[in-house]
Amino acid sequence: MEPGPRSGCPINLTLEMLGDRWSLIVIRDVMFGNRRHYRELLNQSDEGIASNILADRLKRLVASGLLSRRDDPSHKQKAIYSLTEPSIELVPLLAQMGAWGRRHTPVSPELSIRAEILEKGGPPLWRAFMDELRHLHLDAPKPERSVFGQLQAAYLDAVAQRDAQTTAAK
Amino acid sequence: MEPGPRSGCPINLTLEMLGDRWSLIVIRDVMFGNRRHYRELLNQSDEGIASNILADRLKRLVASGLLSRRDDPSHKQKAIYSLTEPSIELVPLLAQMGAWGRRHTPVSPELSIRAEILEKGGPPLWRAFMDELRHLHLDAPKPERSVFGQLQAAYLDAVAQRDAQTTAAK
DNA sequence: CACAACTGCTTGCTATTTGAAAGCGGTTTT
DNA sequence: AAAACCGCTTTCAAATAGCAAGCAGTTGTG
Repeated sequence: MEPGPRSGCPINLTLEMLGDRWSLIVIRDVMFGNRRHYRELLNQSDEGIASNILADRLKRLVASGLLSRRDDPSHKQKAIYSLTEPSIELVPLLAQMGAWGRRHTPVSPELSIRAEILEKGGPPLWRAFMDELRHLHLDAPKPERSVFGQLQAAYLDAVAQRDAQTTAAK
Repeated sequence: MEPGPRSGCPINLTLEMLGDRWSLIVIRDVMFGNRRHYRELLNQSDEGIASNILADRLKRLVASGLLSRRDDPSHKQKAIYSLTEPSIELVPLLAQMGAWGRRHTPVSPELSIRAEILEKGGPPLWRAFMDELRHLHLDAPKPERSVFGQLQAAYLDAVAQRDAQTTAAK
């Protein structure tokens, strides 16, 4: 038997769903890295999530409606994980987390460029990004603007700059 | 030896500081409930935190600069815990958490009234609240407007309404 | 001045969670 | 035919969570 919620406070209930060290990492990778398969999430994880933990989190996130899982038509063993409307609406929360982290933790430049863009773009950019996520993960129409592409381009740019620096230094 | 950070991603680093089931609960109680003493945090906790967990979290939060601890001049054994500038800047994050929880979790009316006010007030209200927290916890001047009082009044009102309902129903 | 209540914790102790590593039956690619 | 890849599961050790009791010192009360 699972125990009921500790209290009806919205902050507490959000914490009970997402307040562990991995759930939001998985959602972040699906959202910003567009990782849709188990192996992608496992092998391309910056933080090195263990396979059993990933399996457990995927199960729990699907059970709580934050991810959906369906078969990949191109491969009998592959599953595709997608964001749902509730997890797409985590964009403002993740943007604030990124903004706070950028100010108060020792972030690396490449990995914080996306947070910087989201912070500077503010709610209008968040909404455009959410619209695009609805296109990529639900069956919403494709919006004109690609925030995802913009974020990805900026990230790749930052990586290239870092690597150029490293190459030049040797 | 404590291991280094898993990655330099701002979301990950924020999660490493606050991503557990209790840290943000403690900060929430200090911030919105103005609980400044260990016993207040322990006995008035809606979620029923255990004494050893509370002691551990207070230590860690002080060590990471999210709370400060000083002696209470009025009582030799009492300690006063205060928010710091970094934890005051968690207001937008907590507001977003409350807003998301209100939409996607089974919140109780009394406990979500504050989240509702913060959501409707938006960034201007958050800033006013943060100014007041700087007055209550740091030594900033007292601002004209009391968001804390407004939130508290609305909460007490909601509790009174709920109790009136209960009394009328019997 | 005796005594109860209160102060911020700590100390066992057990139950749950985390995590690394290896493995598994089946599918697809080479 | 063989190798690589698929989404996990299993095993076991280590870390963490959580309950209940207790503690030395301080303060309020009759």
